[in-house]
This record gives sequence, structure tokens and C-alpha cells, in this order.
Amino acid sequence: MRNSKPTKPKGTRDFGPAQMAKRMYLLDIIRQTFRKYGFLPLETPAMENLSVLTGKYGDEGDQLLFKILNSGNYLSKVEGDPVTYDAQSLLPKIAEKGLRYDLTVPFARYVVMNRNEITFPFKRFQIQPVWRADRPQKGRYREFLQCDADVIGTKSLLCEAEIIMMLNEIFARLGLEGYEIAINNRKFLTGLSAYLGQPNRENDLCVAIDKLDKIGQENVYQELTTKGFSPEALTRLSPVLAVSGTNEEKLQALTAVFSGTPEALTGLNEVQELLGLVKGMEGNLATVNFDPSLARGLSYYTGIIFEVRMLDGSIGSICGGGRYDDLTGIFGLPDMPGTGISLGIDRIYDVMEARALFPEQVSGSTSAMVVNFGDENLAFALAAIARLRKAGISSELYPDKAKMKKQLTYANRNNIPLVIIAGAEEVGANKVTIKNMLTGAQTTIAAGNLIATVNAMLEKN
RNA sequence: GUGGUUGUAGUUCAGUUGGUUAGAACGCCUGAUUGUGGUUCAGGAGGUCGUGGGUUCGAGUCCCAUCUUCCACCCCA
Repeated sequence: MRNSKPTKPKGTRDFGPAQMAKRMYLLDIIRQTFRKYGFLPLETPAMENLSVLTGKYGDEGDQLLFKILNSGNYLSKVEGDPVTYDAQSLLPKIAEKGLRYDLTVPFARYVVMNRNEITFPFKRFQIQPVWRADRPQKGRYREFLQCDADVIGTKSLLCEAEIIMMLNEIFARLGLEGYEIAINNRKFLTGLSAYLGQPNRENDLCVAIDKLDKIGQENVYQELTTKGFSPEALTRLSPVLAVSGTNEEKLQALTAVFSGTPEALTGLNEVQELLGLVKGMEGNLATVNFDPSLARGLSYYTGIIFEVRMLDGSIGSICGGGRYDDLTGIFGLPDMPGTGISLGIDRIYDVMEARALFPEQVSGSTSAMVVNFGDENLAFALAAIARLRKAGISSELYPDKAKMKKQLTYANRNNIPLVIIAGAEEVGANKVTIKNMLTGAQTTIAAGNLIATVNAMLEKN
């Protein structure tokens, strides 16, 4: 018999109390802001049927789905020898469920299944973990928490404008600076593709130009050439990639170039209109950057798309999203336009940690500990802890009659600021001693003044 | 999925061309202080060197496999 050391699956993390305090601080701000903008909470199961998940994220996405083996004798439905199957044809026979890959598709499923109960437009937010069988890397995990806010059932650009307002508000409250909200429009990209003489090739086009910041123009052109884009197309593309200046200047310049391409113009006009709406709501436009090379991979986007990134490039995008005008169509409910965003709180956490942006007092420790002297003070200690809790003071009684040294060490390690000491000496005189662990000072007071004194001392800290 | 990288006490890391009993710092435990933590001092525990094979008289050190870590690509939060 040999004990093996326990391990944790690749790309997963534990969050101890110290990390949780910070995560909850972050989540509280996001949750409050979502609610402030009228979004309602929703949760869906960790697992979905594979029929719901597959085919929504492209071939690459399907590869990254975690599949759940059927219960029981899962090989019984396989005809013949399983070894003769390839993975793709064997899969549907042995697995019919998978872990969710994002929150948008489960949301679409929910909307379709509950279309008669939902009042549209429907605004919901959802904060739950998602799983991807990706190879872990910096800021990239196999299990991570997404914070989504979506509006479904309206084509109004006001939704996009509110998303920008909301993002700015969240980052302002977190004290996070040095980010940009990049925006673009899929319609513009579709028009661009046509303009280049390669209609319906916007996917390949997007994948390539999305990398502009990273690999430079030359490499983008090389990639496009290998994908069959002609030299003429690249010549027509270059003024688009080279466009610079303020958002207004970029829009103006591109509007002139695309005067003969209606779809691209529609896209540009929407961007223009969106910026106007944000301005009208007194939003901060300094963080908003119209980036005609922003593409985003997920194929369901059809309108304005977003991406939030740190200007120092320290980490991948911390938020992504966009408009999808027909997400529920694949589930048999057409004409259900929507738009939404997803915040990656694991990455935001990493950035905030690196910049020491978490406030000191997020630790959320217990306020007071009562020292356990055993029978000597059991009755008194029980009454004291009850009174403290009735008064709303987070407190605990050390569970064992241990040495005072050990009990104080415990309080110290857990950042408990006040320790209540009442042994035979104090109990006999109907008094208690309160020790302030920060200063080391301690006072002995009448037992009846315990709550008032503790409150006063906590107030001061 | 492709290419690379990493693994030695709880943690961060040393460990010479392969050579006795694998080290340090911090942390942890005990005591100085039988009712006082955080500072100080004294002492102590803790490692089949990621795992499994191989080469060798001899492997933490070399080779293979596997897992893990981190990174780039793909893609993405």
C-alpha cells in the first residue's frame, strides 16, 4: 500500500481565503455594476448536451470541449470493436454531454427553451466557470470564470453604448487604468472582404488582420497571400490598415474609401452612431478606440464587436464580445438579435495583483476571538460569543483548550484584530480583558461593557 | 493540436567532469514565557531528488518514456 501525493488537473487552480477575498471584491463590483445597468442574474448547468455545444465555436472550438463519458457501461452502444473507430465517430456513441465552453451558447439555449416566459428585450448577467481543453499558458486556464452580460431581443445600438458605459464604470471602480476598449464592426469587415474582390472570405481575412499588432503588416500580407488573396487585393487593403488618427479621423477616411461599398458603410455608420450615443450618456470616449483591424474569432458575431486590452500588452484581452444577430437561429428561434460581453476575471485579477490595485482591507478577516480556557470559563465564553454574534460582530471561540500562546498565534495568523481573554481571574471579578493584536495593548473592563467596547475598538481600527 | 522548457525539504532555490551521510534561506514544531501572538535567543523535525524504466562498480547529475510547470504558435477570457 503506497500513498501517492494528491494532484490537481492541469490548468486548474485552488483559491485560498486570501485570494478569495480579492476575487469576491472584484466580483462584487462587477455584479453591482451589472445590476445597476438593469441586468438580471441567470445560472445554467455546468454541463450541456453535446448537441447544444458542438458546431458553435468552429472546428477548433469543438476540439477544446471537455466531453463527459456516458454513465454505466458506456461501450455497450458501440457496435463492433471500439478500437476500429476513429475518435470522431466513436465520440457520439460514448458521450452525450460536455462541460460548457462559454456562457453565451447556454444562454441562447435558455432563451429558446423559455421564449414564452421571457419578456423581451431580456437583459441578463451570468457569472460562472467555463472549461476549455486548451493548453494552459500565462493568463490561460482550463477552468476559468467568465462574467457575461447580454441583451437579447433588440437591435438597438443603445445596448452597445451601455456596454461601453458599463465597462468604463467597472474599470474605474477597480482603479484600473491603461486599457482600451477596441471596437469594430463585422459588417465593415464583410464589406472589406467584398471590396478586396474576395467576398465571403472575411473569416480568413479577419484571422489574418487581427494579428496586425502582433506580427506586423508584412507577415499579415504573407499569410493572406498563402490563403489566396491577390496582390491587387493587398494593395487595396493597405490604406485600410494604415489608417490612423482619432476615431473621427479614421471613420472619415474610411468612409471616403468605401463610398461604393454599402455594407462597409453601414458598419462605419454604426460605429459613428455608437460613439455619439456614448457621448450623449457622458461616457468616457478616451478609452474607446475604433480599430478597423479588430476581428475576433467567434463566428457568430454579426455587428459591433468589442475587445478590452491593456495598453502595456502584459496579458491577452480581458474582455471580449459583440453583436450576434442570429445566435438562437440554430436552435430554431430566428430573428433574435442580441449583443453581449464577457469579462475574464482571472486576467483582470492578474493585472490588478501585478499593479497592487487591491485595497488593503479586502482581507475580510474575523473581528474577534474568544480565548478558550476550558471549564474555567466555558459558560462565560459561550455567552460572550453569543452576544458578539447577536451584535453582528464576526467572531469565533477557539475550539480547544489550548495554550494561550497557541490561541494567540492562531488569532495573529488569521489577522483577527481583537482577542477576548476571560479566565478564572476575570470571570471571578465579572470582567473581561480585550487585547488589541495590532498594538499589543490590552484593557480589562466590566463584562457588561464587552459589546460596546469591542464596537468602539473596531470602529477605531 | 505543433514546437520548446521545467521538476531537488512546506516555499524559493544551491548541488562542481557521474563518486561517501543531498545543502541554504525562509517557513514549521518545541522551549526560554505552566495566562499573552507579531520581535529576539536556543534546539528540533522534515527529502525513496516528479514517476517508471535503462546505461554504469556507482546516477539528483547521462539516456528513453510518462506526467507536471512555464513559454511560443494555433485559438482565446
